[in-house]
Amino acid sequence: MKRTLIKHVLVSDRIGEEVKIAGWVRTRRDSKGGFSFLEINDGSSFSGLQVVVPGELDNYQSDVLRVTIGSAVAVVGELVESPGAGQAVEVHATSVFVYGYADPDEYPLQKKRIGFEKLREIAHLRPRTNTFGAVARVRNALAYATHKFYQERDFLYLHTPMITASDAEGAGEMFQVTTLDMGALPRADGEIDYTQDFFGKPTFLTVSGQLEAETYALALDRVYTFGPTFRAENSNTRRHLAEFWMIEPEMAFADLDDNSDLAEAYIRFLFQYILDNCVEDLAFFNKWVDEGLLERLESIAGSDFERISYTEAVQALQKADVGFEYPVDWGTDLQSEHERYLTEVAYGKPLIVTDYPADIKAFYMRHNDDGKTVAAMDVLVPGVGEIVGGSQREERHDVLLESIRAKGLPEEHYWWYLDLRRFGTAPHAGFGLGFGRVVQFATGMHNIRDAIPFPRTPNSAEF
RNA sequence: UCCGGGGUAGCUCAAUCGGCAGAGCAGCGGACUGUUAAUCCGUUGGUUGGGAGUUCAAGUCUCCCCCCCGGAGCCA
Repeated sequence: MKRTLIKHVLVSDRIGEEVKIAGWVRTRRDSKGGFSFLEINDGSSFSGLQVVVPGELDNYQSDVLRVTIGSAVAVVGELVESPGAGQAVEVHATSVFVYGYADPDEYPLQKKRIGFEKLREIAHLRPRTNTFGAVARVRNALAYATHKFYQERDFLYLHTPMITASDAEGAGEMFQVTTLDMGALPRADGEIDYTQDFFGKPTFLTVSGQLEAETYALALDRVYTFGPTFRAENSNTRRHLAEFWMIEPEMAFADLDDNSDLAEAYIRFLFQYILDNCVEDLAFFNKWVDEGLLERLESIAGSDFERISYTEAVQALQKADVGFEYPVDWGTDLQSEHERYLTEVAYGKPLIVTDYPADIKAFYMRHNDDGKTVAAMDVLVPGVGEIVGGSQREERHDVLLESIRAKGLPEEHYWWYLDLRRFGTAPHAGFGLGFGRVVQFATGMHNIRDAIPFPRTPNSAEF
């Protein structure tokens, strides 16, 4: 008999019909009156299915009464309306097959709530909990919505390399990739001889696919990347991972306003999508994890983002009657506390801050006519802070070259990037969005380590 | 990396001034029951993160180390 996912059973009108389901047991409750209740979840939906197992089954004593939380079972039975209060339908089993038991002395999950920190130590089992099942489904929905959003707008999904010899930002610690024997590094003139390394030169895990994405945007007009990126920073916060997924759209013939429009439309689309498609999971998060979640998601999906310039932001902060730990001066970067004040207190909604001082931003950002600022934009959201960083790119060859030199970057690494400005250059713009931070915001999960299946952080690469 | 808070039973936590290491849940045994975080009775379960020191006596005080969490920096 063909198996049906529980999510489909729950919304079917197959009362009175025979169904087959399979999944993992959440609880078993026995009635000495001669039968047992099994709560079964297969991950297809937040809700599981209650199965009533009659004591008359051949393997009731031998198998069913041995079933405990975590066991994997298949059940065949009749779908009926449930007389109980907790569910609309249930299955009256005519057979129960146990694929695998889970020794309750050893199995670490229980009905009782377990702390997220403990669950990180058993990341291979935590998807079987309500919370992490829901996180996985919402994360999946956000990934699907991402592709849907860009595909519907004629963006081309681009695969950029994970191993790279260039440093996109000109800053930030990178993981080195090498096949050299670390215990016996080849040397030439006292330096490590990278001509003997796999690629013949030092290579690293990418921190961004942006520079490569620009090459395709300047040929195919609109592209986006969606893949893993890596930072070897010793960051120990609830918002940082050493390995995280990033989405980077890049558009040709576009300026900073087009960029802001895209970022706003994308973020609102994401949240509207999960509000429409993850109702049960979001209701769970709203009740148990973050009480204002639904209201916040609806508010962001439904309201226009505020847009201010960096200069205006600095003025607003200087006027604010708040004792900041860090002073606010034009020319220094906004601190976390400043960003939080702007998006959470001053405006109370997502905020796009544009036109930052050139000195504190990356070399590839387009210089404004004022000679001091660049066409950069950050999107700030309440609770998470900076969720998007982007810019219009410098398309003028001489200005870009000057910028590379001014930042002291190795010019020779950027020959192909500069070529884009020598041959058929065109204005273009794009941004990067940290996918984990979106999942964090969308679920209300406090720590980004709980928004990705297997988090990589300093000192932690288990599983 | 810096600052702060932590690490005690499988899990969540308590332990007063340094004085016999405890509870709830889970597990196990039993009772009861269309149950649904079931309930009731009983019961098993400890290298108090690791090491050194002070003391008659250390979960508790001192030092070193490891790990976790929060905030900051860096950033997405």
